[in-house]
Amino acid sequence: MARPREFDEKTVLEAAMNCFWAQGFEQTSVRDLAERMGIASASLYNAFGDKRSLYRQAFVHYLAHTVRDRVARLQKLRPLAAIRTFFDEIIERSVDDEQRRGCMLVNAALELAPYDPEFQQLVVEEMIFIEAFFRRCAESGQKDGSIAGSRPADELAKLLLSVLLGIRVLARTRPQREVLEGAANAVLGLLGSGA
Amino acid sequence: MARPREFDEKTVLEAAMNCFWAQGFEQTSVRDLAERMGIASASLYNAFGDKRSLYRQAFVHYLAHTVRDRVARLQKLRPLAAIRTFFDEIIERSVDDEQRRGCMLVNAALELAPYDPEFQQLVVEEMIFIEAFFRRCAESGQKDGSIAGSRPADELAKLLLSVLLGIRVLARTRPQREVLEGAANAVLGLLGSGA
DNA sequence: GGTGTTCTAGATCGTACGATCTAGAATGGC
DNA sequence: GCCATTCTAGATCGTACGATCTAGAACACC
Repeated sequence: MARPREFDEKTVLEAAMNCFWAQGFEQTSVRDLAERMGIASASLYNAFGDKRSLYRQAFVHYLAHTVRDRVARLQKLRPLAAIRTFFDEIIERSVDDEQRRGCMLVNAALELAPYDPEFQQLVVEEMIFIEAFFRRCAESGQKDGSIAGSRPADELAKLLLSVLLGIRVLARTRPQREVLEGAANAVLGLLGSGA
Repeated sequence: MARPREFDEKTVLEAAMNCFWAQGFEQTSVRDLAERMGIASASLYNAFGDKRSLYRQAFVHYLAHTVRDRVARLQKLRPLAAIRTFFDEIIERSVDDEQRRGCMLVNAALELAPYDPEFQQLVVEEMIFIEAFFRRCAESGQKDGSIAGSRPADELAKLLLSVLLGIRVLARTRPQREVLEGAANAVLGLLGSGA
């Protein structure tokens, strides 16, 4: 055929992801991206299309390697422990997040989804995926008695999703552990107190 | 003295607020602002300083006329009713929000606060203000037995703040009433079930 | 080893931005 | 009525943006 790429697509896509994650879509220029990815802008356009398309690919990569991985790993645990660990990991990530990048899903939900139908769909699908995980936890926890049965499981799932998103917003401006853990402890305590 | 202003400062500030609220800081150009405010850009700079300063004034105006007003109005109610009404009003606003503007506090928390110390302080102060309102509700509700005493009031306040922020994020991409009400019903149900 | 294709680096395109300047109109104090 | 001051509209400044183009280097195929 012809001359092969000189860079590894996955490596530079992760560099782009970190760029967009930390700075958002608008605040990241193509020049920033090219520099951080270590390639020329022509190569960037060649390999990933325009800036929006690169963001989409970086975003999908993020979702696959954070949200999906976490859910796959945690759904083997017992219901309450799965939820507890989910929040513990999020809080740990948030406290360690010195760049204040927050969660790229939440960032995309606020910056792009309201104006861009394609990103809206991506974000909604992912939120429904997380909600479904919480619902499965709630259902099996109610079955074995470890989770309060006073509210239907699908309501509890929506509550847990809201708390998760809220913690991610809080963490972006007030990343103190006590704040985030307070919210998580309260919802987990209330969930379990019906046992 | 000299020639007086031809526009009403409050009126044009509200126009600027609506602009920033719907489009965010970066996505709103000074030309957009001048057009929507009905004044020339020179007048804008004259009266409000630069773009960032105008945003700050619009944001402070927003906080005073939404968050502060709501808290002042609702803290006369009984604890659980105050919390319930708070969420009901937020949900109503979110469902009616055809422009998907969401909450300007949450928008600022994600767009500006992570990079701008002045806005971080404004956002943190406002979140602490809301949290304090929820804590007062939780404390007096626990005293009169209407709110579960199984978790400390300050944890419950942090939980309610998280759910509030989470609902605002959800509403920006998935503004269906059932989703938002599910989360609110769950947390209110769990809060009250200890009575 | 020639040929065609795809890569790279860097210059460059048109556009939109935030901010300022110019010129002149409008007003209050005297 | 005059002057100092502050207003208005619109042109314009320099800069940064996303995207593309130009030139040439590097490789696979035959």
